Order: sequence, then structure tokens, then C-alpha cells
Amino acid sequence: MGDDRRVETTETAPPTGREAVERAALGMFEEQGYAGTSVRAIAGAAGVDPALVIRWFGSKEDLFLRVLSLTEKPVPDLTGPLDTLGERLVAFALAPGQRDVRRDLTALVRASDSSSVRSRLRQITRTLFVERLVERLDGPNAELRSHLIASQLGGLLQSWDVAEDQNVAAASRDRIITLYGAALQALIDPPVE
Amino acid sequence: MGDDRRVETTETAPPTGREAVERAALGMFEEQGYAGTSVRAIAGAAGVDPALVIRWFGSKEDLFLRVLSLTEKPVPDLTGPLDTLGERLVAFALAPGQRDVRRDLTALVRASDSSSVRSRLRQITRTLFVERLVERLDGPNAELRSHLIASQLGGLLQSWDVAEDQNVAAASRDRIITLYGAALQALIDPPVE
DNA sequence: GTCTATATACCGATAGAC
DNA sequence: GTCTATCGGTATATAGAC
Repeated sequence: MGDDRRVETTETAPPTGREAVERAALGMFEEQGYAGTSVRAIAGAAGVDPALVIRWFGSKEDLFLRVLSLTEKPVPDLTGPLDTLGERLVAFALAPGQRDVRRDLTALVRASDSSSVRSRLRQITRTLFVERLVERLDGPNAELRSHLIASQLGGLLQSWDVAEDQNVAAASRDRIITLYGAALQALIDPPVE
Repeated sequence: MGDDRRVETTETAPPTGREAVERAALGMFEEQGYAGTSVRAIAGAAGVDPALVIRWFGSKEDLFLRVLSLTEKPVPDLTGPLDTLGERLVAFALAPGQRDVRRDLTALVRASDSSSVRSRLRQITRTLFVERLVERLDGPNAELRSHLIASQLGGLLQSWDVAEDQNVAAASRDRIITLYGAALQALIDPPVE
């Protein structure tokens, strides 16, 4: 603060104060997880006193939830033909450009011992997938099927992350898109009785 | 050891020493997670000095991995007709009797910031599902498909747990078995080119 | 008001006495 | 083998300087 003269046009102004804390926190939470990141380390990286972090953001968990809200993150494109939506969803989830989102979701899942984090996770799943999927699905149980599709995507992301360049991750992305896309498609297509 | 006289017949002998620590640790890790469970609390519940827990088991993480190895847990029955295996796998995963296994897997996933825990998770997935599935699947990419089926099951378990008696968990188990079973079936059936 | 410095109450782990 | 005492670490809260 102090010399924060509100030059709102420049994008690359070196962050200071609260913003520096938020950026440092996001990066460290993504890379080392919640438990592996200390408030002291965040404060050090941001050039700020540790006590200020608590004073500004309430608690470590509040800062975590604020910084991992996943707002302003890209959303999957659900337009286009329904009968190939499965593959497009998998391709979206595994796209290189979605790496940060994957890491954010991983960090959230691994911190989900806390019920606040679980609640945030539900909210993200709902706004990112379920609410938008349910409007496109035909047939019965559209909402449940949307939830289950989101579950499938969550499972894929978790395996992709846990695999660590073996097993699943070692397979060609295209093959996974084809195979797992078909599995998603089984819940996208209206169920036949 | 010392007074461990190998009375292998009695099942209900009140656990003492190391065994009391292991039981207390398992229960507390399942219920409150890794971070939420302190060595001091485990020692207190087991009636043992906290320093002994470390001395006996090496570290908190070593104790966690030892107690959550998921050996001697029931394994899904993969025999029977292939064309309904999807539903049977979902039914197995969601069965009330599998609650402890679900909680164990949840605890592991939530502690998977640690690479040792991720490694254990891979091992469990492999021995519980992949190795046994791959022998039953026909068609190409049997191993990858087995991994992806395990991913689907992992995603379902995670949602089931995060949902907390809303959304997914609120739906009738039978409907989930039907719908998600069909999604698993898409990877069980040999892919058509 | 904003921030600095300090205090409290935990944690996992260890050294060393008995 | 067992346990006491303690170390360095953590998150969080507050008193008080500027």
C-alpha cells in the first residue's frame, strides 16, 4: 500500500500487498497442497508479514477457498452435436491449457477433509458441469446423469494426476479421449429401457 | 513382542500395545483424515505414550500407510457374465458392507499430497481392479480400459463421499447402479471400430 | 487505521534419563 | 523398553507502535 496509485490499465504491474499474497498463495497451494503450504511461506514469498496474511484474509483456510474459487476459469463448450459431446468433454478436461484447472481441482480434493472445501467442490462441480449439462440432456434422470458425468470426469482427472506419467497418463491422449468419451456418452445419450 | 504368546485362536482379546495403536489409528484416520488426526490423540486413545508411537512405527506417515494398506479387504467378484459386469461392479462399490473400504480410499485420496500415499493408491487400484479386470476383458487396449474403469469407480466413490447425502447420494442406489453400470459397461465391452 | 511484534497453543519428532 | 523433557515447527490471536 501507500504507493498504490491505481494505474488500472497496466496488466503487469508487480503485485503488492494483498494481491501479492493471493498470487503467491495460489501458486504454492497448487504446487504443494494445503498442508504443505504454510502461511509463513506465503507471506515470505509475497514480502509481507505472516500476521498480516491472517489479518487480511481471516485464516489460512479462508485464503485457500478465496484463491481456489475457480471463478474466471474457462468453461467447457457444451454446444454442438450431442452424440459426440462425450469425446469433446474428455478432450476439454485433458487439454494442456486446462492444466491449472486440473491442479486447482486436485488441490481442492486433497484438502477435502474440511467440509467447507467439500462444499466449494460441490459448488464448482455444479456450476462448471451439472447446471449446464442438465439443460442439454434429453431423457429421464437428466440431473442425476449430469452428476454422474461429472463424477466420471472427476475420476479421470484424479487418475491422470495420481498416475504420474505412468499407466493412464502414458497412454496416448487420443485413445483415452475415444474410450472414455464413449463411457461419458453412455450417460449423455438418453437411457433405453 | 516379549509377552506375545501367539494365542491365535482368540479373536476378541482386548488389544494392547502396538495393536491398540494400529486399531485406534485406523479408526481415527478414517473418521478425521490424516491431518485431522494427531499422534498424540492416537496414543491417548490407545493408552500409550505418544513417543512410543513414533518409536514403534517410525513416523505418522509410516503408521498411516501401514494401517491403510487395504490388505485383507474384500475384493470384487469378477466372475459371471461379462455383459452385466458393469452393474455388478457399481453395486459392489456402493454396497453398505464396503463402507470401510470407501472411507479408507477417501482418507488415502485426501492424503495424496504425499507421493508415498499416491504410490500406495496406485498399488491398491492395480491389485484391487486393474490386474484382475485385464484378464477378463476382451478386445484391444484391455489394460488401458481397465485403468479407465478403475478411474470411473474412483470418481463415483469420490462424488458419493463429497455429496454428503445430497445430489448423487440422495438418488436411489438402484438407479445409480443401472446408469453408472451402463457407463462402466461401455469400457467393459470390446470397443467397436 | 495499518502494520509490527509478540504470545498462545498446538503439532511431529528426538535425545536421553530410568 | 519405556517415558520425561524438549526442540523446532505450525496456525492463529492480540497488544501496542506508528
